[in-house]
Amino acid sequence: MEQKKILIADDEPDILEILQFNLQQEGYEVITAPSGDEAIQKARKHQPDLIILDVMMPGKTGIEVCNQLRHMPEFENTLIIFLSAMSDESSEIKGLESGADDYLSKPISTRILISKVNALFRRLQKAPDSIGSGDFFIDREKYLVTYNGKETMLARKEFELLALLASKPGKVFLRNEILDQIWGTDVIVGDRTIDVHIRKIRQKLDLDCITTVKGVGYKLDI
Amino acid sequence: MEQKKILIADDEPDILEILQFNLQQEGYEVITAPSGDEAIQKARKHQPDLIILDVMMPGKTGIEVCNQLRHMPEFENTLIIFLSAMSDESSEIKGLESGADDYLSKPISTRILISKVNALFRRLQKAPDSIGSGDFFIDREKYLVTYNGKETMLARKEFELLALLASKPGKVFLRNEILDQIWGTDVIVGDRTIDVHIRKIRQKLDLDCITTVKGVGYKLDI
DNA sequence: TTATAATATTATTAAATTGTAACCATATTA
DNA sequence: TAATATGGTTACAATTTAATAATATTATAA
Repeated sequence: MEQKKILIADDEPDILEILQFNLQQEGYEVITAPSGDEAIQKARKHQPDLIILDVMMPGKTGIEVCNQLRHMPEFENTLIIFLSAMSDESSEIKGLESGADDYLSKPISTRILISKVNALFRRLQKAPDSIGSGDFFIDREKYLVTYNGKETMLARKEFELLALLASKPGKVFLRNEILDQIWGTDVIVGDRTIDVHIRKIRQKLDLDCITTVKGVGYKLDI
Repeated sequence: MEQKKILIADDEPDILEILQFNLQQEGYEVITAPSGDEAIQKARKHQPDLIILDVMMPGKTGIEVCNQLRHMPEFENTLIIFLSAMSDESSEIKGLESGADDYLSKPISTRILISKVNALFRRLQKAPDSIGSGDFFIDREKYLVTYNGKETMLARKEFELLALLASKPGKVFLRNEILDQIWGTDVIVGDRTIDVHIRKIRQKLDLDCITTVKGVGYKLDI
């Protein structure tokens, strides 16, 4: 991975700006979000390597956002840091136990934040890297897939489905998991809907690397 | 790795004792050292998974110890946390940049320390969810069995059955036990069903390590 | 060694699951 | 507005999986 992407969610524009500036200086690509809901949206769109969440935000709190993200397979392993105005002990513990990697109390020294961010990435680098994705690229901005040197446009649902499978190549995604991620828990769609979308993807991409695991789900083999 | 080993180095016996007690409560194995030099000695002797270093110690400071450890290949990847009485910013940055994974300022809440320790280990052991040893691996996430360097996909029932046997290699699973686990208590299947599945697994994997124990059940020898 | 019980093997059938094409309502774009 | 693309449904075909039945083989005790 060339340049690391960091998503920052905070409702205070000043803090967003200061952190953004400093992290960009350090060589990171920075995306910002002013609320918890937008944070989740942008996370799905940009697939950041690290997410910095303010705990106190209007609407969803950072902890709620963290919990929600951790339940999506694509963000299971993403680094998450909390920022909080409260240096309340139980809140910090709650934050860490919701699956975050660190918890910083305001006022925050940007230099310390940067050191911590660097330390987290340093540690992550040492973890075994997952499978190389060969000649398979997904451009989430353009809804464009490149495979075998061929660029293909997919419809939104098709793209999201493929992107989900590609977020963990090799992992088998259960049909339920796919429904939850792409359609959401409250939408109910027919039994054959996933199949039909899978079929369209295979067709459009001339793709032989989506494997069906009967009775379980689908996976992407790259 | 069953029980994680933690080495704590601090010159204040009280702190050593408190931390040792709390981390042991949490299920960790704890080794203590009253000085930097002893910390290095004990680290080499016990090969801990995490080292907690007080910054201010007579003789070698924690930062010196960390630097020294990080230059030894065997501790290149070991988790290191600093404890410090100073909440001095530049000292914290220096600590993190010397290769530590975290930096906590005293007074330290033991509950927060434990949460941080847990968070670090959680991040570290994001290893693939697989069981087995030697050249036999079962990856539940990928629904894949690797044996003799060959990757094989099994049907669901076959996979579940093999995964069950592999969950305790060497243990003999009674036919009843297998039926309960794979088919559930209320489903009734014929007498030969298990055999047939076992056969398919042996066939597909070219596997000679499922042993039949006549009159009892089956086991997996790895 | 033989009788017997238990398991292995094979073929067959039933059931579950997925693939596919055609179709329609709706949203999007020209 | 017409033309087109999307997202979803349905009915049915195709495939795979799971269970059974019938028969062969093996292990074990008498």
